[in-house]
Amino acid sequence: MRIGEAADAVGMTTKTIRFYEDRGLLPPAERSANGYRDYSHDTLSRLEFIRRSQIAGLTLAQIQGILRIRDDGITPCTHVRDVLGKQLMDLDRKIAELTALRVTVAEQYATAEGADPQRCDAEQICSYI
Amino acid sequence: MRIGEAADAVGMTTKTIRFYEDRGLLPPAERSANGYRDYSHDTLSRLEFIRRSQIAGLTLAQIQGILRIRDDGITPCTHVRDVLGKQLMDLDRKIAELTALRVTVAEQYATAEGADPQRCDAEQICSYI
DNA sequence: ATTGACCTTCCACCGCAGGGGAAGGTCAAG
DNA sequence: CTTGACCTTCCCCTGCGGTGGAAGGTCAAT
Repeated sequence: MRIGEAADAVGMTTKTIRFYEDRGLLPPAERSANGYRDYSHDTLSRLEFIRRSQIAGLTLAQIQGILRIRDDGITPCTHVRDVLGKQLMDLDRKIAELTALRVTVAEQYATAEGADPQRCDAEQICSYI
Repeated sequence: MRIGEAADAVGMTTKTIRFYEDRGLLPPAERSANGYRDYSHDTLSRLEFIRRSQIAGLTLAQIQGILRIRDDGITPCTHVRDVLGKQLMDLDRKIAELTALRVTVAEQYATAEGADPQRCDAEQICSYI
C-alpha cells in the first residue's frame, strides 16, 4: 500500500510517516518499481503502536528506544515497564508543580479581584504580580 | 548602569536582556556616548516584574500585553485580573489532563508490573501500551 | 602598547513534533 | 494527450524562551 493509504488507515499525514522514517522510528520503506514507498500491514501496526505510545505521553525518543529493542529481537517488556515507571514519576512531578503554581496564581487572582486600582503602583508595574 | 551590571542585579544574562528588548518587552535602551546600553532603575523593576510574571507561569506575550497597557499610561489592573483568571483556567485544564493521563499510565504500569513476558506479542510491539 | 574585561551587531542553533510549499516524476481516466 | 491525483526529495517555518559564537569596538589597568 502507498503512503497515502497507510496515512489514511492510521489517521496520520504522509508528512508524519516520512518524518518518522527520517527519525528512525520506521525502517527505510520498501519501494515499488516507480520509487513509491510500499507499506505492509506490519508498518501499520508499528504506526499504531507509536500512536498508542504518544497517547501515553511518551516522547518519540522513548518510543524509538522501545522499538529498537523490539527490532533487536528482544521482548521490550522490562524496558517498557521502566519507561512507564519514569513516565509516572514525571507526571507526578508535573502535576505537583502545576498544583503549587495554581495556589500562587489563585492567591494573586484573589488579590486582584478585590483590590483597589488606585493602589496600583506604577513603580512595580502591577502590585498583584 | 551597563547591561552586565543590570543583568547581575536581576539575575539574568545580558543575552536575555537584549532578547527582551528585541521582543519589545523593554523599550529601546538609552545609549551612552560609546554606544553601550545605559539602564536606569526603572528598567530593573521592569525586569523584576517580568521575572515575577514568569514565576506565575505567564508567557512573554502575556507579559508584553500587560506592559503595553502600563506604557499607555493605563493601570493594567483589570487586564491583569483577566490574565490571571485565564491562567487559572489553563492550569486547571492542564492539571486535569495530566491527572487523567496519570490514571491511564498507572494502569499500563500495573499491567506491565505483574505480567508474563511470554505473552508479549511481537505483532503489536508491546501488549502493555 | 597591550592585555583583559567589557560592550556592540548579526546569524545560527537547541528541543519538540511535525507542517508548508516548491520542483519535479508517475499513473489511470477521460 | 492532457488533466488531476498521487508520489518523490528538498529546504525552510512554526512556537517557546532563550543560548552560542563570530567579528569587531571601547576602556581601564598594567
